[in-house]
Amino acid sequence: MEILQELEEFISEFNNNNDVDFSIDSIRVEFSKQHKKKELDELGQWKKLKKNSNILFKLKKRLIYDEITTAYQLEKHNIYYYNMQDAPKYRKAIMVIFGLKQYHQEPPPRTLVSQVLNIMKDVTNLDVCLDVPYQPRLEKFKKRYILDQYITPKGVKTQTHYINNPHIMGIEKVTIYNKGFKNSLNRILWRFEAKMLIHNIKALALPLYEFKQLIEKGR
DNA sequence: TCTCTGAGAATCTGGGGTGT
DNA sequence: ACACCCCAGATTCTCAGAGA
Repeated sequence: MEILQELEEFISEFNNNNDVDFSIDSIRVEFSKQHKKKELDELGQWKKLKKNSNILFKLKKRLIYDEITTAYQLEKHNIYYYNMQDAPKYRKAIMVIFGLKQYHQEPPPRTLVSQVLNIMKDVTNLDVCLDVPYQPRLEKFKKRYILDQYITPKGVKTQTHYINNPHIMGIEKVTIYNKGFKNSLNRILWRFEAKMLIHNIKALALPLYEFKQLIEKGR
């Protein structure tokens, strides 16, 4: 069975049984480019991002742990991969597919996402999100977790907050932000986003129930 | 036997530096 | 400003070994 379908079915089954509406927003895969580059090239044109492009800057902001060198974008889609500086140099890369769940613009085409994942044959981590029509009570989260407010490089305090260590196996961090404001949607919409690690794609397990419990603490 | 992965070598490339 | 060169950075080639 193909990977994207498998992930979606796993989540939708949980949704049906627990009366929620979790979605996948981003997918990341660490892979060896060496024997996959050729297949990836068949999907379309990968454009190298200029050293000072702001997309590259945004990508770098998202990933602190490994130093990123060059990044490539597939046509006009929110599908990128970038080379890591690990030894052996430039062999390993990270594929990032994002913006799969959004309202202000079209997500990357599903068939294309599916094709990319079939080449990857693996998923390293996922951003699973839930959008809610109310403003979460951040002060309630502050009682249980360490909540970090995101401050832009220019020093502007934003409405985005991180729970960096939510003490849930498989969840690295949770981001809470005002989606309605960020995408000028003209309605109250806040997003919870959990970065979930996948240890073994063949024995898929996601801490969705634990994530749901966390979200309910902020009502 | 076939497919996939890893390491080293060979080759290519883009952007910074230099000269006009 | 522009053309040219250089070379570290990046990619591709090739072969060998592991696993199914």
